[in-house]
Amino acid sequence: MPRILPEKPTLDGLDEKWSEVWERDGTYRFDRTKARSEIFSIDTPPPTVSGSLHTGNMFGYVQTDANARYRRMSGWEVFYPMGWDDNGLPTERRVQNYYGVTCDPSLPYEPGFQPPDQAFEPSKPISRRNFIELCHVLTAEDEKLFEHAWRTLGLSVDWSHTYATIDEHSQRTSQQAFLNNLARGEAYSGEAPVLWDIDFKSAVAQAELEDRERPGAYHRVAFHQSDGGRLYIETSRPELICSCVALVAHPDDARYSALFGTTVTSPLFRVELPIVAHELADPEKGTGLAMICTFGDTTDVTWWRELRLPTRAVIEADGRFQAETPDWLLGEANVYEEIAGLYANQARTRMAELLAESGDLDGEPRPITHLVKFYEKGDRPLEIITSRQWYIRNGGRDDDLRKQFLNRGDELHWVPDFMRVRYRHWVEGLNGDWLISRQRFFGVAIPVWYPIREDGNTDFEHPILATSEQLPVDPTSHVPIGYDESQRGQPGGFVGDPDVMDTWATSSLTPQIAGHWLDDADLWDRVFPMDLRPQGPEIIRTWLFATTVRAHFEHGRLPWHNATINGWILDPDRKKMSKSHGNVITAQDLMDEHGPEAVRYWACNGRPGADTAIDTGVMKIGRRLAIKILNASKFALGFGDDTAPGPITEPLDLAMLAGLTATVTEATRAFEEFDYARALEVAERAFWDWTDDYVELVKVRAYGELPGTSSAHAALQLSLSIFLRLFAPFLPFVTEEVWSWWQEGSVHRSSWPTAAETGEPSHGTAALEAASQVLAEVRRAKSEAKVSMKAPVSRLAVVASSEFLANLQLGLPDLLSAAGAETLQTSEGEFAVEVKLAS
RNA sequence: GGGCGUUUAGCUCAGUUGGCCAGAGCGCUUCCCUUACAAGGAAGAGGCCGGCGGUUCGAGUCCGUCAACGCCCACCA
Repeated sequence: MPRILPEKPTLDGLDEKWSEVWERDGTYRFDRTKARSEIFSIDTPPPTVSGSLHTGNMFGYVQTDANARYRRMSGWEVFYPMGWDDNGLPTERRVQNYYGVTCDPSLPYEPGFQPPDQAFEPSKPISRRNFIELCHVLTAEDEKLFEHAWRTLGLSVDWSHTYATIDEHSQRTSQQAFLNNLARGEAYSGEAPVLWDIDFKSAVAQAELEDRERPGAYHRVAFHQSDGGRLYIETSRPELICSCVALVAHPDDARYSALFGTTVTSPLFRVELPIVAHELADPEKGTGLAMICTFGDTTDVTWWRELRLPTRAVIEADGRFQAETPDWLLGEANVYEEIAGLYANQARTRMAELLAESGDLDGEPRPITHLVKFYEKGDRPLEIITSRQWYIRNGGRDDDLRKQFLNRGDELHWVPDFMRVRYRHWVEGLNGDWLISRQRFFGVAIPVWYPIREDGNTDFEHPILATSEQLPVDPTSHVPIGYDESQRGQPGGFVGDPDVMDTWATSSLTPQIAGHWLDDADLWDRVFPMDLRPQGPEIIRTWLFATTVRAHFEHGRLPWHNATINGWILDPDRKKMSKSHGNVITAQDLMDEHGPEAVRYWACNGRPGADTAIDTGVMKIGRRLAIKILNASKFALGFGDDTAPGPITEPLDLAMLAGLTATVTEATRAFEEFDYARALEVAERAFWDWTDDYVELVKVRAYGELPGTSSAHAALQLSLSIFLRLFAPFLPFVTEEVWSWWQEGSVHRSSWPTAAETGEPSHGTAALEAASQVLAEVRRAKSEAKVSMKAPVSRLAVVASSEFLANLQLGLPDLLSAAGAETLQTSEGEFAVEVKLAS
């Protein structure tokens, strides 16, 4: 093949040029005729599509791509699909802001509704169906942008295998898996107190919680005994006194033990309340006596459940105190009216005032800072509200099942290994089953209906299940078999479950979705269980664990063999990047400024699992490396069109190749352990040594001015070929560009270099090392004399061991030519180099 | 309150089973327009390897302890 070397090689435009070629040639297309034993399958994280690609997101994907490219080159057929996680709240919120709309399920569908060019101001309520249509429109646009960004970055994804967690196939998979869970008793519904976001008006799961520090205040409040005595409690939520069902103290607390079984009345409301004992009551906290409300926090739920207390809920789904005075407060009118309709924080202020007026508040509220539970995407503290929800068992209330999931975590190969601890701690700390239902719109529907009894009440205990043939199904618009639409909502008819599933309930099935578990058994058998799950550390508790749960139930095994967990991305000041800090740098910004290969280089310099700061300095080094590859390649290939290079015979050439053998062995070993960073490091170090020393030493010979020219040409070509392949996983564009100058096909489908290519390793590297060491001394002398590196040397003398001198002789002509010396004087002794410069 | 991780040159980081007289790049200083590369090259100056205490012939590497930073978890009345 004729070589076409550019006059002035450049990185500009390589990303566009080669991503088009790769798409055209199907370079990364998965060959599904391969056997399972030849396939390496990757359960790629489907990123949340949200407008712009977060740098932290991109970081892990590049690392995975390097691993994927290595596997592909070392002979595996890589199954590397890509998904988009587009269902769920992030999309709904983005649609609300982007178009200025809100979803009001009570509105009728408006056919032909067009998304506005500018967001409505104020926001426009639209029907559920219109809202969902907008979600589809916007996610489709976002997904195009994301695909473009990934292609620019050079991910070797097979773009013919993509999915979205809201597409029909994903919905069908998700609903079928749910129905299977239900049939086996792994999913169930029930009415219980749940953590509730009052803005999204939806239940949230334990995995979606985060604690935030909030200012609060302890109010010391008096409850009244029948003999006129007062018992004080301290509470940060005095507004919940109206929902109080008991006071509680520790069973061993001598201050209160005599009072167990007696009653008090609440301040203002004068509701009679028992004093009960429970070991969760902490004598150290406050007065040692606490009020139990339904529900102020999760401890209240525990007390309520274990002590079988009544339910006196007052906060509604929108976070306001209910408008009607609750019946247990009737008879003490007026007080409740003061807080009816208020939000919790408003009611708190009002209650404090009222308690102060009545004399039930002892002293001023004492300001504190405490941790409050929030939905991770929410803005206001969670409330606890009783409602009917769907759950999947996860071991949170079943020790035997918990143990099974702990064992699954132990089975998995974690990279880095310490990440397994996070999984273990999460599973050990679960305190309830996985709540999967959400009172939202843009998600996979829960595929059940409920019969309505003749008395008009809904029978939640006997759901009507969708059949497999009906899937995907939307119970709010589709009709169960045996019914017709006219029976919807009628006595004797049915009603569809209005809820959707949590996004994790679907994204926990990415192996099943990408591998087409339901509709392509042939593919499924070739890719499952997946070989690799790469992901971020923050979603071990959600995505990784949930996926383990689903595969354990459905297939009785782990969904993958290996999990690689990438580190956090910190901003240049080593702070975690987040929108609230306003320090987010998008991946596109970085690629525009530094080029995709520089960004890739930086990402691959981050060790597996190590937190890494954004460092444009490292990106600049990556860019310099890419340019160096171009220029060095131009030199190495600039000697005619040797299609069949001659034998490599010269000692220096053989020594260089022996060194490369060690490099290849080390890089391969590192990649086998998913340590892309180590592989890059060893390749890079070898490459710079090669350009600085070996190439300088053989330059004159390569030009044909010394014997052994064809050996030099052959060695340059072979070593260049190996370097290109070593760098291909990291710098896919520049390596492909150079490969195209002189090779057929793609470097990314060439084979990973092996020690066998560099011949017998017995030559050793000593000849090259000796020559390099002396050359370094010559350079030092010239540098200190402040003369050009080309300045001639009038006398070059080396004192060294006989072994060293013998090795030096092997590369003598090359050394003299590179040093600019005529002859070499040698003698045995302590190592020393004498360099005299001419004139 | 518990757990995990990190702490090595001004900066970003390597340092694999203990042998180092401690490495790289950036930055800094000096020099070199050299026919692969001036968006380059050569050389140089920078560190009691977070503190303290152990084990050992020998510790950046192992053990204990403390501190700072980051993350995760916790029943936050």
